[in-house]
Amino acid sequence: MDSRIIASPTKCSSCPLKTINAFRPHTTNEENFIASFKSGELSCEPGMTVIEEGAHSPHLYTILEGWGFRYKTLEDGRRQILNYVLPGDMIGLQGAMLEHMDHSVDALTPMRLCVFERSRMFSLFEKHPGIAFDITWLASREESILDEHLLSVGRRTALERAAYLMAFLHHRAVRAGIACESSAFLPVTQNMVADTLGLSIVHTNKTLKKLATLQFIRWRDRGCEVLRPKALAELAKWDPLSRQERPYI
Amino acid sequence: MDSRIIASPTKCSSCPLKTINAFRPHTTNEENFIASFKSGELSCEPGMTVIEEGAHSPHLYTILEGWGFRYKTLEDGRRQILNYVLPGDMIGLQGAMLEHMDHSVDALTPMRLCVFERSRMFSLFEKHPGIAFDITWLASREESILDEHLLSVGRRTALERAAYLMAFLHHRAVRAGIACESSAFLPVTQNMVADTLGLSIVHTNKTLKKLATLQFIRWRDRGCEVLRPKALAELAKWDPLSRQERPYI
DNA sequence: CGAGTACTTGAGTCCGTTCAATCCCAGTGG
DNA sequence: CCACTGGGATTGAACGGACTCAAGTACTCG
Repeated sequence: MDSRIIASPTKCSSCPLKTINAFRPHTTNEENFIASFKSGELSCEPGMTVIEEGAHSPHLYTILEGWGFRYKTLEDGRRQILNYVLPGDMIGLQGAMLEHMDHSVDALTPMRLCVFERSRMFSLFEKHPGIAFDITWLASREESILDEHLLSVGRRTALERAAYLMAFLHHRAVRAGIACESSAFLPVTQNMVADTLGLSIVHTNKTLKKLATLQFIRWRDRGCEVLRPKALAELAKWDPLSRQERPYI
Repeated sequence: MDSRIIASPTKCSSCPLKTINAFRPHTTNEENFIASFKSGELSCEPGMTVIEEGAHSPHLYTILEGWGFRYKTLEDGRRQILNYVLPGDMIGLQGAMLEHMDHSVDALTPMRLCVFERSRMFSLFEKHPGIAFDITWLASREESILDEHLLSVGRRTALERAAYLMAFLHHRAVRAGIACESSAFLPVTQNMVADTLGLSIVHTNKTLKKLATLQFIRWRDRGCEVLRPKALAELAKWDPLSRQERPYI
């Protein structure tokens, strides 16, 4: 149940993210640089904390495989899940730019992560403006997602919020190449859904039951099967994110 | 009540932000580049929309003077305020990186903005990695703030939320050089506070009244006077942001 | 002086909470 | 093989925080 550095990491030339067509391919030049920037790989088991709030980790990561989530907690244990992380996402950027992490990241499923050295960030900006631009792109996209979540938690009803979350996660899973357009299995517990939506577990359960009665989702095997993503998005009054190709590092 | 391009903009050498000591000074080299990157100035009256959701503006801006706020709305008019913008903040970055803006920005007080051309962003990354790094720093900081807002709206009680917001805005005003440590005047209406906290106006009013009874704030002249910022932060269980010097563009 | 906006306040309702059981299932150990 | 354990899901009941509705005050501005 511990994380471990993988002895023989994948070569960038056979990076699993290369095969996902939502990602913009790297040029040879870019790939070579990223290969030199990569310092290793990390594997995590479900439930493990990859990054801890307050830490000033020397690393940042790109998800190669698996699901995780970012969250913050108050002193008394109240927890808010901020976003989910999927293959292609970068985590730990805040720790690299600011003084320390303001949130934690836990693994939801077994994960594999690509490790980079925070200390080399500035030289990346100097030597590869294109990749630096991509990192800023990713940061802007994260901000855009947080904006929508905030709108959701602040102004949508419980049912709309739940519908939004399921449609959102479906969309992200499709774009990360781990689900198909018509359905998806999301490895989340109702407890996590509650902590994402800002609701209690009890009311989350009752709300999800309504979505299940509508046949929009089905709950099984400790997770959520999304059956009608479009209907969910419509119910939530949510426009899915852009489908343009996105960069990854 | 209209925006207008200012005919004779301030020279960067006498930028009002230079005198605020929370900001890291530019080198001569940086200042010269920014001066060439700056394409003009814009002035806005209160209530004016500076940037509109969905737009793909050719500009991005740095606030030189005044308050504004970022927000999103649902089709039926429900509004969520995402964050406030103060001198030194950059707005429109999303429009520059992604396809279009996912939120709007309105002026709260008279504002003066420094205008940059979106089309020159990439060359900025190529020619001035240090400034590119600063832009990414600003984006990370915005993300960090949104994380805290999300925690607030999702998991804090109404009273904690209100206390957090007032402490947060006080902190930001101090850091932007427009308020002192012991108190501040915030030019926000209760309607805006409600739309920031995800509460109704009525309940926001009753909650603010409690903070006023505690003598933590006082409401007057269409705004909030923060009297005891530390007590507010403590009530909200909030650790103020870093006090390290921050960059600006 | 009328109109508009912001703020206040009370009353009643409802959405979402807490408390408290219960069920189901997977894993563990005797 | 089965009792025991623990996490997740489910349900009912009662409470309460936050909502809506509805008035009323205070102030600014034309």
